[in-house]
Amino acid sequence: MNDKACLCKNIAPEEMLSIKNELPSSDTISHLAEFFKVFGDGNRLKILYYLSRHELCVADLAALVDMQQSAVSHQLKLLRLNRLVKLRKDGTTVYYSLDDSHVESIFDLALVHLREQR
Amino acid sequence: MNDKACLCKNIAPEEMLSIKNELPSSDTISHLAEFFKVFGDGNRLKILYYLSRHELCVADLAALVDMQQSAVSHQLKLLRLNRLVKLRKDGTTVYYSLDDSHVESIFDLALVHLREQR
DNA sequence: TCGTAATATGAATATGTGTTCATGTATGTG
DNA sequence: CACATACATGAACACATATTCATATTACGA
Repeated sequence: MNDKACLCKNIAPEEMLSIKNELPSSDTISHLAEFFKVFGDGNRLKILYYLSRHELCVADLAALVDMQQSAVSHQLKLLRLNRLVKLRKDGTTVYYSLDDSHVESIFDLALVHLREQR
Repeated sequence: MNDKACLCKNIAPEEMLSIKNELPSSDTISHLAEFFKVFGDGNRLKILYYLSRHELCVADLAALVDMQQSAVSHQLKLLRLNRLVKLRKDGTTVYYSLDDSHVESIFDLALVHLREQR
């Protein structure tokens, strides 16, 4: 915006600027968006749900979510990059589990929103 | 999954089934995913931030977020469909504001996650 | 060491998403 | 009524994303 005041005159120019200046950094905003994007897919939500209930190997996850093993691996990688799940290896099998205590709180809040508004 | 037990033998078949049966309905999961998807875009996050600070008209939002009016309108429609913002008309100008008390709590939780994990 | 099992990875493809551009609609004003 | 203003909408395009398929990697056992 080119520093001109509010077009609608329902907000004081100084307030307009102060609001603009308090916008979180573009880095913070990108991180936030990336974080939420991870939750924006049903299959990933199912994976997170199952892992919130029990540590599971890739094959079992694939069976539960009804996806191919490869697809599950791809999604688990994304979840790992976002530090939402962690892994433990035992021989050739890899066990995944949740690596974030906030996941369930975030789910709960979202569910409250959905319940109240629909 | 075709009702066969866990492939990895680290989880009892009955537990496997009970976990599977307690998966939220596919409707709930779709709604959740759609909801989070809305937050998965930086421009929408900025719009939500600004609206959390002040009721604003479309033109001012466009100036603040540095988007074209048309793009802002499209995003506002999406936010409206997800009941995150509401509008108030006054002549030809349309004022938008937040329509959800949970938005800021969800932001806060996500920020906590980011702060702890990076 | 050879083969097998479990998982990971890369390329390709299909589908989804955000923006732009052009235009439509509604409201106010001379 | 003609015109301007503020916003909404539809189609098209560019780009991102999820899945699939084929193959690589890693660890184990005979």
